[in-house]
Amino acid sequence: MKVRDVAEAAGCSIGSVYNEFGDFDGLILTVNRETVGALTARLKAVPSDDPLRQLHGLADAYLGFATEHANLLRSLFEHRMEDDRPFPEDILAMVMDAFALMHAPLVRLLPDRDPGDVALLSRMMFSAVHGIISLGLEERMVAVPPEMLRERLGQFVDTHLAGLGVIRRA
Amino acid sequence: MKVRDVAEAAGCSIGSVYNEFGDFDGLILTVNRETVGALTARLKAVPSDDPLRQLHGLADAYLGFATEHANLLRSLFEHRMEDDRPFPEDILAMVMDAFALMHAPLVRLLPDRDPGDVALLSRMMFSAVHGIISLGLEERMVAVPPEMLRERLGQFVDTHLAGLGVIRRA
DNA sequence: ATTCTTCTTGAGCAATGTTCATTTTCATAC
DNA sequence: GTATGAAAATGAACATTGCTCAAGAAGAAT
Repeated sequence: MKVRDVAEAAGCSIGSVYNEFGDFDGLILTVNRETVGALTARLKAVPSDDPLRQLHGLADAYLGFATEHANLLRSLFEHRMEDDRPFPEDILAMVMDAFALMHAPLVRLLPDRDPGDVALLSRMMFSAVHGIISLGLEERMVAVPPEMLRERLGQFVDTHLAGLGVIRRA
Repeated sequence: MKVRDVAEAAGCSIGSVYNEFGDFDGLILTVNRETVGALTARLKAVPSDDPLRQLHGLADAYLGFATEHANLLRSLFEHRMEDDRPFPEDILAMVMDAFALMHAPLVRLLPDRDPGDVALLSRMMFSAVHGIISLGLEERMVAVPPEMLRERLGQFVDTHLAGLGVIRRA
């Protein structure tokens, strides 16, 4: 993404882009907000009646979104602000909202465990799934090939839930 | 990293940097080669007598390296080549060498499973650990806080191995 | 000493984020 | 309808940075 390209696409001058977004970071962050919104909408569409099916559905939805919008997700997770400016509060809040969708079913599956513990477990699980998907779609390094990603991701969730004692080993 | 800074640090001209490394990508890749080498050395230092302890040791070593050299690892995993040039074969081979260290103990722990299956399992596990660590050290988004990373990473490995039926649930 | 090869240099180019004085637009007042 | 002032839009110009290449320096061979 280049400021000049944005200006041309919008049919305005370079200066107007800066009036609207402040600087390049502002431009990126605007895109990232959009990305989190779209991702959240997609995750919210996953049925929440059965927590186990929901977890699988969420992982699958995340994979789908990552597949279709690899660049957007990379921007969201890899973009670094200039001058060590802090990451914007509002985007963080939006991400937490999306994350709550993944946290809830795990809470239902582990009702007896310490809530703080489950919070960390769900963060671990999200980070793990994110790593598997992002490396897998990268298609380089030691990753799971994309064509197997969907099936393997389901297995991974099952294996981990089995390790947590939520379900039996297949 | 800037070409001009490298030239100054090396006490030579800008042109000489280009003679030596070709272009900016070449510069980055040289650093990345160094990074993989250092990481491999560190992983090789993990005792391999007990596969279970080895897996924990490898995860811990990876965390240690990532903590001390966060920027180098980011460069290795996030750098994109210009013009969609292919990722260099030799670096890929180096990474595979490092990865073999993580693959071996899992093979020992799962002697009866299909080797191709175990290969994918170890790739999954590496990607998961990588995701947990890289997001965790990022300290933004939905990540595991760095101060808990070490302990939680150990738990994660145990949980996953339990799910695979290698060890019992704690 | 001469010639040829190889290496080194850094001025200059191109791309791109950024600024800001100037111009244009537009609402309000009379 | 004109004047006035605020607000917005503009794009020329600047700074940074990756990159090129003609010219020069250094070295090898005869």
